[in-house]
Amino acid sequence: MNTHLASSPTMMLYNTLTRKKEAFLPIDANKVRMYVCGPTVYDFAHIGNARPAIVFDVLFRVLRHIYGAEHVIYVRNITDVDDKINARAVRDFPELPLNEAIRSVTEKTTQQYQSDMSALGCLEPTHQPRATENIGEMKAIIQTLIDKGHAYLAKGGQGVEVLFSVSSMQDYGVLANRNLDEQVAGARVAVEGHKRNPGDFVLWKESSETEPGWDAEFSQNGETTSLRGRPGWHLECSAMSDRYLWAEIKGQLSPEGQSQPHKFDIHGGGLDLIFPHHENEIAQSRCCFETNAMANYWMHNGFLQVEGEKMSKSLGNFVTVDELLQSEKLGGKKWSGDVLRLAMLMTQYKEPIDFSTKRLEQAGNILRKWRAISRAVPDGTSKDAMPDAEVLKFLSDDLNTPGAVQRLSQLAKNAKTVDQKQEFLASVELLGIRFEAPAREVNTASIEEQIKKRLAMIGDKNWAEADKIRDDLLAKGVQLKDGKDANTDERITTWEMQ
RNA sequence: GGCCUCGUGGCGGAGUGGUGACGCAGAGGACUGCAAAUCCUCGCACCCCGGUUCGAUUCCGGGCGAGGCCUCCA
Repeated sequence: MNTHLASSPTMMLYNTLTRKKEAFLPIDANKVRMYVCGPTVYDFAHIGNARPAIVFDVLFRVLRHIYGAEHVIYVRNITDVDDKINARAVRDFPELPLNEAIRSVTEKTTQQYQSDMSALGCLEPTHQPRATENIGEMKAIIQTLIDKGHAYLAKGGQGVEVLFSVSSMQDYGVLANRNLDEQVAGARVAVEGHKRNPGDFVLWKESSETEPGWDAEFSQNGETTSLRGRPGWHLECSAMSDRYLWAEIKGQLSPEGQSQPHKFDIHGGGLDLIFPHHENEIAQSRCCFETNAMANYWMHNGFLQVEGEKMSKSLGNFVTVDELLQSEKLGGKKWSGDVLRLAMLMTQYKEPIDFSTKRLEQAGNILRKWRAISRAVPDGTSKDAMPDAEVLKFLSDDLNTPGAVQRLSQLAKNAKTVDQKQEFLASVELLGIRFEAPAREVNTASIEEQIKKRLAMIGDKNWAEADKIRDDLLAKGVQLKDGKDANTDERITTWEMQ
């Protein structure tokens, strides 16, 4: 089974739904199920977008450690139908037919996202479903909602829409802790005549001939309407979470799991998704499947800020993951994915992070020291070592990654034996950080030869020439270190890649 | 206006009702031909005002300040 459930501390998670830190109890320990809102693939991901991917990757890793890798299902969707995507397709591929243009945009962006996330050390989620491949499920949910009186067809300004009726749900607004009356009083909700309630949101929207769409039919009061159109954003997550976290795995759940209401364990995403996105997902799923909850635990990560403000595309204050890794735009150098990852994990996921180059440098310095440990271990890996109990305890406490980082620094400092070093490495791996050999090709023999030459020059006290060799090697990224043999007092020179 | 977070040294930040972590940066020292790396030493912080207490940074109340959501947004 390879689970460490018995030896692990109780996982505590802050639940937005109850606004309390709670002990995590999965519905079925045999199949722990989590869903995280993924990207809308119309543009490069910026480093703020990377935060949930990293944060929930750590959660995924910790859960896999506790429950066993094969007992955790992680779903992260890809939103590949959206009006922003359409706009981008028209802008970037004006010569292509719209459908092809859209596919070009979404494929390119999806690939970029996958390679960015993998550079940041994120494991692939168990499933990464695309909205466009789940239209059937969405249509079925819509029809069910209409049948149950939670949705209705109405003619809006741009065609017929199927809308969710928020007033049909007695406790709409529990997640965001707001009630309908207050919201309307806020008066910032656009008043649209065809809506029964200003808070009603779109489930399906008719497409014009020039817009992408799928054929659909919905019947209301015995009357069937053909409605070529596209789904509303919130609907995708209800459809895909249901498909991959319930419908398709129901048979694999233990009897206790199957007898549970139609829901899953953890739903995550950015803070800004609480309202309206997650609130509306909850409304759709609960009303469609008639359950008391869509997911038991709702987790939301805080934002990356730049000079005290949220990093966002609309403010223009963003840096893409790709730029960070590939360009020298930040602080005049390229940064590794591990550095960004650690820079993120130095702050607890709910807190805002003020992003800066200084922060990246700090993470880089820590990483350099940690890497030295992996070099001191045969083949540089943790082998089958178990992670440190304290690190696991911090991570189990609502993903206290800064606590874990501090503990790791202590461990790094005190790790003397190979066993201790491997334990350290196993602990670091829980954060998703692994130390791999530099990708750069190095000619070891040539370096050894240079070192030999230099030692000879030092023997002749030819300091200038000796230092030149050292500097030349450094320019190639090879750092020399002089030491002394404890017994013979002879100079020993070692090297490592920077 | 409503709702939700948060406020610890130059920076990142852990944690606690009472010998004030840890890391990064910095200073000094050891080592070294000089570096790098490593090791040792140092800094002595908890937004403000009340309250509870023998004692609060930690508990309670009130301020002030910062950020987020209420509209697409990780």
